Formats: sequence, structure tokens, C-alpha cells
Amino acid sequence: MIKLSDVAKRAGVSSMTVSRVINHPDKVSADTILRVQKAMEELQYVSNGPAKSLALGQTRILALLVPDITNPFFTTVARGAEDVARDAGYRLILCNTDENPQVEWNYLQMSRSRQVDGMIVSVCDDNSAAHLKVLPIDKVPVVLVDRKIPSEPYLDYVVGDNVLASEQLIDYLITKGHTRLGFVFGNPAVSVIRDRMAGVQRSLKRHDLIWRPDLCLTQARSPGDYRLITDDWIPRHHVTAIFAWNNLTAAHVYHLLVSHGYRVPDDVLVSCFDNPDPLSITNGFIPFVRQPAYDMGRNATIQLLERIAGSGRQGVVHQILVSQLVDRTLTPTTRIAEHR
Amino acid sequence: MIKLSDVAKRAGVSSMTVSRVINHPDKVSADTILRVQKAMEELQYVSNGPAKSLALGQTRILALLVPDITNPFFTTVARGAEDVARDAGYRLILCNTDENPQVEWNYLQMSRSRQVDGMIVSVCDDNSAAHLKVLPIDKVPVVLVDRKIPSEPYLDYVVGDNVLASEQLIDYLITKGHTRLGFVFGNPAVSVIRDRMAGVQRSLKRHDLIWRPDLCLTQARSPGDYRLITDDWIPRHHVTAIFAWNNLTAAHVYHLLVSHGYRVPDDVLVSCFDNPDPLSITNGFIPFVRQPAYDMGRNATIQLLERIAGSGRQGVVHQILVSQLVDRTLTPTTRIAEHR
DNA sequence: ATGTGATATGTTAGTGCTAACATCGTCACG
DNA sequence: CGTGACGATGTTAGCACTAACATATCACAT
Repeated sequence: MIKLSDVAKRAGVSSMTVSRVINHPDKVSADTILRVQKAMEELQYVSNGPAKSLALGQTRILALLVPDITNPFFTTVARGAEDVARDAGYRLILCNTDENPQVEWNYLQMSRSRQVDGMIVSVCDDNSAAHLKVLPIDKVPVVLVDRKIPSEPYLDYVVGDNVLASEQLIDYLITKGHTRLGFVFGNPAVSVIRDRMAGVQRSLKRHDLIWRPDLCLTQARSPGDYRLITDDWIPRHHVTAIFAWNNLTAAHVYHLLVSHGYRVPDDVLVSCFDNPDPLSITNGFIPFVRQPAYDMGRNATIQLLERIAGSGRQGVVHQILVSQLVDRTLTPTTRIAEHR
Repeated sequence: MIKLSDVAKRAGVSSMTVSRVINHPDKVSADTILRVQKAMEELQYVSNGPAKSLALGQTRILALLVPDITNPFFTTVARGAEDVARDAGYRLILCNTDENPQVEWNYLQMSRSRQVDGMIVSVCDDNSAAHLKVLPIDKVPVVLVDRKIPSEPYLDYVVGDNVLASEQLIDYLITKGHTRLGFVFGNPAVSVIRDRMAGVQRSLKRHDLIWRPDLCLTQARSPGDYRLITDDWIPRHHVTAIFAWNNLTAAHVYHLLVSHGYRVPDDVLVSCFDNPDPLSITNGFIPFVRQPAYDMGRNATIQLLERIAGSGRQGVVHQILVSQLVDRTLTPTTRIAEHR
């Protein structure tokens, strides 16, 4: 591997001058810059990252940890993060934790071991608190995105207005005449799940409807778990609308219903958070809450960069971004505003 | 940041002994191991990655470069790569090039600068050759996946059998009575595009059908570009089946057709490479070629690890994995075999 | 002529870690 | 009881780079 001293020898200067040409060209005379650049060009010099990182104490790399890289919501978050990082001269690397705390822990080590300058993390669940708790020991900058951890209030986060948005979504469904509602939630150790449940319950309470645990799936994993919907909820309890906590879950429910001969949304309505159908294959017949995923990634990264630069001056920053109800089944004129 | 010497002081040994406890515990007596481990625990020691990488000349990190992280095909490749990497004690990081050669170039530098031990790359297009050409200078291990580059035959790759599979898919469509075919391809500077086109043409020729450039979209980017299909191909040329080069494109076409009132597959059939509809929202009415995405990621990573370990002994390795035609519109008994 | 300050470049030391060699006991065996 | 081998630990040097300080050169004012 070509190193600084090789370039230096070829250009007839010291290593330090070469280093300066790269990092502080204003401190070097015009013609030595040219000579050194020529030598670098000829030798195809690329600096040694680890050596540079060791000397400088930084890598100019940020990591984004997401629980599920296949979910378009997170890839949109990633895009927002990437754009900010790139503009600031940082690289962004993606790490997929696959909702696995063990894998998450492994990737989190990268920040403590100084292989990245900071992390934007969408945690697996609240139990990740144990892992995140150790980061401040080494003053490692972290910003949570989408999912927060109540027990760690000193951590910065950028999340959606889950309680309010889900409350409004349920309000909307009730307004449209749906009073027999079924719910599909996920792991309640995840903050967004709890918040969305809370919003639902607030709406129900305000409309004098009771919360029925028997019409709520909380830990559905395998396709078989969903069978309750078509075996019980609809035939026996006459459920007319189902709220699924996220886009992928909603798509599952949609498919299940259609494959059982139900028409969506005429027989049973499905709604959720995040676009379950970016290509409108379902003709957009699924009203959903559009979270500002891109801005979540964007803002979280901006905040992370400020942490890195400011080295711990400012107080904790908690951002809650507003979401937006989208229902494409409405006619264009009455359609709830949407963009992007 | 806690360093080796801090642990050493606390445990009453030299730094080297601590290093040995971490890397070669068999060279250290049982009770010093315990003492050192206790000190590491108490101080929450984590090694400094850059320092370690500098001393060792390796990072135990692999990078996967993909052009589009939102495509489920690539996330499946990533999963395959991840599993192999993890089992081998490597971390895998994902880098999204977004089909942008500039961004790709930027990420490729990470390997030359020794921030990763090797790369699995799905290139933007053949022009990436210029960037990849420089990697052998520093003996950086690279394996191409999915997309190869004809001008760089010395690079290892793991790809699908694009020519054969697309030939078979077209054969299949013709067998089902479709003779008026429309095609949607992408950038022909990408190997998979050219190979799939070649397969199509071979099938057409064998069935004495002519290739009609006016029934082929090659650089469709914006939704408006697709309008030709509903404005011209179907009404004027009576196209009854459309082959889209990949899943996302097919989903676009599907949506376009449905929104124009066509029934798929009864009025117009759509087919493509890679599952356009993992959740069967279209009820699986899109026959497609299933490429072994997981195995591509898996095999490419295995090959990469061999390159890293073997340090350039073996010859070039080119793997071409077989694909499989899937048509869910058939009844289960006649259904073309599928698994996973 | 001499000091002053600016500019350009070189030298030294330090970043945290590990391989390779050095040292020091200790124990077995002739 | 000497010696040779081995196990456990320490010392040294080097990985490629940069900050900080040191030096050299020159222009210009005094």
C-alpha cells in the first residue's frame, strides 16, 4: 500500500508537506502543491483510514441502525440521513439489526470503539436501554429516531406524533361510521406501539366506545396468528375496520382479507401508519398516517452532527414531528392534503 | 476513553498482557486472566478500532454496495451476505449508491483506505469499471454480485442466469399464446439488462417472432414515460403481455394498467424478474423469474472471505446461479415448483 | 547591517494497539 | 546440581498519520 512517505519521497518533500497538501493546502506553496499532487496521482495514493482515524480521533462516518431494512419507512429515513450526512462530508453506513438485540449490541460497539463518529438508532425495543446506557461513558453521540426509550430521557430523539396521529386516525374511522374496530399491534416493548395504542384508547374513550382486548392482536408473528381476524373478528364480532400498527402489517392484513373474499375497503376497511402500498397496487384503498420519514432521518442526522460538533454543550433535544392523514379513497377535491 | 494501559495499570500487569487476554488467552495464566477481565469489566473497556486496525491491517468489516436499498431483491441479497459475514466473525455494513456512480466511487474508497476488509458490489453500471479497475492496485478483495462487468473479466462475480431465464420466461409466455409482447427495460449499460434482452431476443427468434423496438421502453424513469403502454401499445398494437426487467418496474406497470381499467392478467399479462409482490397483494397474478437473491449474497460473501483469507492464490471465480419460473396463477398441482 | 514578521518546510512526539523478541522463573531430568 | 526447555510476562518497535513545535528563508523596515 502506498503511504504518505512514498508520495513524499517521489515529490522530494517530507511526509508532513504531503499531509498538509491534503489537509491544509493553504499552508503550502502553489508549486509544491502541484508537485505533490502529481506524485499522488502517479502513485494512486489513498490515505490509510485507520491511521488517519487514530491520529485524528474521528472517522467522518455515521451509522444508521434500523430494525428492518426491508421496510420502506426505514429506507426513507435512511435517505434523509444520507443526504444530510453527505452534505456535511460524512459517509453514512446502514446496519440492519433485524429486530435482534444481540445484533444491535454488536453494531453499537462500533461507536464505542470509535469506528464511527456517531449513531442514529432506531432501537429494537426498550430493552436496548441497557446497551445504550453505556454509550455516555465514552461520550459517544447518539440520536434515537422513530422509537424512543422512556427510561432514558437524556437521549436525543426525533420521533413522530404517534399518540395524536393514531387518535386522529381512529377519530376519522369512527366519523366514517366504523364502531366495530379490530387492532393489530406488535411488541409493546416498542415505544411507537404503546403510543399508538394510547392514541387509540383516547379516541375510543372520547367516543364512548370500549376497548376490547379480544379484538386486538399484539404479538402476531406467523401468518397463522392472523387467522383470528377472518375466523372470529369479522364473522362473529362484525368488525368493519382494522387498524394495523404499521405498513407491512397492514399489507398482510389486506392480503388475508382479499384472499378470503372480502372486499377492501367496502366489506372491511384497513388502515395503518406509513404507506403500505407505495405503488398503489391496492389502488390506495388504505387510509394511512403518513409520517415524515425523510425528515426524521434528516433531522436526526442534523442533531447528531450538532452533538458531534458541539461536544456536549446543549441540553437534551426531543423532536416530535407531525404526521398527516392520507385517504386516497376520497375524491381529489375532498382528499386530505398530501405531498411528496 | 479507556485504553489498554488503563486496564493494565488497574490489573497490575503490562498492556501486552491485557492485549493477550483479549487475543490469545491461552498464553496467559488463569488467574491473571480473571484479574484482567475484572479490570476490563470495571472500566467498561472497549478497544479502539482504528488503533487495532492500524496495527493489524484489518478491520473485520465487510461492505455491501447496492444501487437501491429499497428493492427487496437487494435486501434479500443483504440478508444472505449478513448471515455469512456474521458467522465468520465479520460485520457487514450496507452502502446505498442510489445508482449514482459518484456516490459509489465515494464508498469504494473505503476499501482502498482499509476501512473495510473487502466489498461485495452490485455496480451502478458498466462505467463503474473505471473505479473498480484501481482496486487491484492495493489488492483490495472485491466480488461483484448480480451485475457483472464484461470489460473486467478478472473480477469474481456471482450472478443469475439472466439470458437463459429470460429466454425461458418468454418461451413460457409464447406457449401461453402471447405473441404481441411489450418490453420495459432499463439502462442497457447494466449487464442484467443486456442479458435479459439477449434472452428475450433468442426466444423470439426461435419462435419466428420479430423484435420490435417500438414495443420496448428502455430508459423509462418518470411515470409519464410509461404512458406509451396504455396510449399506444395496447390500443394500437394489441399487446397482450408485458415483460418488465425487474420487480419494481413490473409493479409500476401493473398499477398503470389497473388504474386504466385493464384487468391483469386477463386483459394484459405482466411478468418480470424477482418477486414484484412479496405480500401477494396482486394475488400473485404476475408470473416472474425468482432469482436466488439470498444465495447470491451468501455465495458472494463466501467467495469474498476466501479471497481475503487466500490472499490471491486462486483463479477468477464466476458463479452463475440458476433461477426459477414462478406462476401462481396456475393451480397448485400444475404450479411450477417453488420454495422459500 | 540588524531585527521582525511572515511564509514554507522539516522534525519530533504521540495516537492505541500488537508482533516479535527479550527476560525471568520454575521445573524436569541427566 | 547444572542446564535446557517451557510457561508467563515485559520491553521495544512499528503500523500511517497529524498537531505542535522548530527551523530556515526571505522581504522589508529601521
